[in-house]
Amino acid sequence: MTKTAASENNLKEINKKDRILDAAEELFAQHGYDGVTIRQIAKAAEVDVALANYHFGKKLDLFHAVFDRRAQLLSDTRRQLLLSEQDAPQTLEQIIEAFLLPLKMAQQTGDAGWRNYLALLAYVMTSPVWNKIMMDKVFDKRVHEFIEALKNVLPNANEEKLHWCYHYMSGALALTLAQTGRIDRLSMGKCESTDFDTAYKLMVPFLAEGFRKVCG
Amino acid sequence: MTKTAASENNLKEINKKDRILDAAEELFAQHGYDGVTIRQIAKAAEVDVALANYHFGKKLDLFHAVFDRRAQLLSDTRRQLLLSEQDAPQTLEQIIEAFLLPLKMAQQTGDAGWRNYLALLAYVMTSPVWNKIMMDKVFDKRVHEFIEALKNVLPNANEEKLHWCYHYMSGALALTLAQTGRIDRLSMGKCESTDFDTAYKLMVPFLAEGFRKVCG
DNA sequence: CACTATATTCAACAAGTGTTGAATTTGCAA
DNA sequence: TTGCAAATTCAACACTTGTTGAATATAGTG
Repeated sequence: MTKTAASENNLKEINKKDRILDAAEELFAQHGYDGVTIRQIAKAAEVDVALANYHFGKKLDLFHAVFDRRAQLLSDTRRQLLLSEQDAPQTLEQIIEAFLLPLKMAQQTGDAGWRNYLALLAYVMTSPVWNKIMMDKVFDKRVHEFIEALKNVLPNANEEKLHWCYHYMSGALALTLAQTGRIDRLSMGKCESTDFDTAYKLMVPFLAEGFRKVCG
Repeated sequence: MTKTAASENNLKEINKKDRILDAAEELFAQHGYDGVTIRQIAKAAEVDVALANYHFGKKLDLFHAVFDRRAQLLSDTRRQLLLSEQDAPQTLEQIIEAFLLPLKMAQQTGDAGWRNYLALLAYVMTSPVWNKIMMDKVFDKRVHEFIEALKNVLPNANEEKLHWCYHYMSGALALTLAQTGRIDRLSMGKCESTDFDTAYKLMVPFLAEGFRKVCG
């Protein structure tokens, strides 16, 4: 039962500490690290400015705290999903599905907090600076496991093509997580950025065929 | 004969005004709008702080000036590329190639200025805030033209699937333009973020097959 | 040369930044 | 209750931010 920090629903019984995390999550996701001030976060969380510092230290530490909070859970769930079907012969589609888990996750929980976090993840994925600092520490192991899994179902693929295809997949995923609203505008409302359900369903076959063509 | 502003080659005869644009382009692309101060830009351009304001007005105006400088040229070239082959029956691959032109462009010129601009474009594409403000004004027409062109070669596709597939393509493109360096680290040097040549060559068949699968 | 418009520098402003230390309140155990 | 540690507020600091107006330099024209 989390809550969007910047919204004014009446579930204010939760921790001020958590309110700060929620508010920071939403604001960082929308405006980036430098686009948000601690005072804005404090205001959105309805909390004193100094409290963020008391709980999380410096601004950069708060950013890391926000990112790490759900990163580990995401990474762990991904591994579970992969290992649970390890004995069964996996199809290319199943492997990709496991990697697109974040979409499924946000879609199932329907939680605004998770939606915000995924936008933050997209921000980190696409930023040259933050990508280098934040992505490697948690997600690298899972990515290598997935590349290995892909090798099994695409035995003729060479390493370079495999990595480029993974890169394309990662890009399609990142832009989806970002929820920029552009697809809404371009399609004149026929598609919605937040419709992770459809995004997930169409993305799997789209990517699978691409992999087969280039790495088959 | 442009020049990277933050680098120290000896081609300093060019305009201070242009030096500001070049420096801003590089810094905005790397750290985002809020991550860069006018003083940093001025320092990189070896120019007084007030000069940026004199030439371009407010910081936001400078940002727009940087973005617009190459946007129109990019959009125009795209249309040329599409119309030049209008009479000949186009294949799906040709249409996608036209859309991935930015890659080809930077790859052919080998210009650092263009590489910086493409990273800036990726920043705007993936940011919820900037996307809404900046993308529509220049690129929308071209996108609609491309969607129409796709309908011709994929007559059975419905509008919604078409837009989602375009969205995946856009994501793969954006992450490539961003040059985050992640593919370099994940592949342990086997791939390079700045290798637009390979990125382009593999991306076309990858995307084309995805389109065929979902919209065929 | 003088004249003028443009380009560039200098110094400074008001507002906002992250951060801190001391004071105050709160929650909880004894 | 009292005592104590954690949580929270208050006020302020040193510094940086974007922006501006006046002063100076530069370049081109008559």
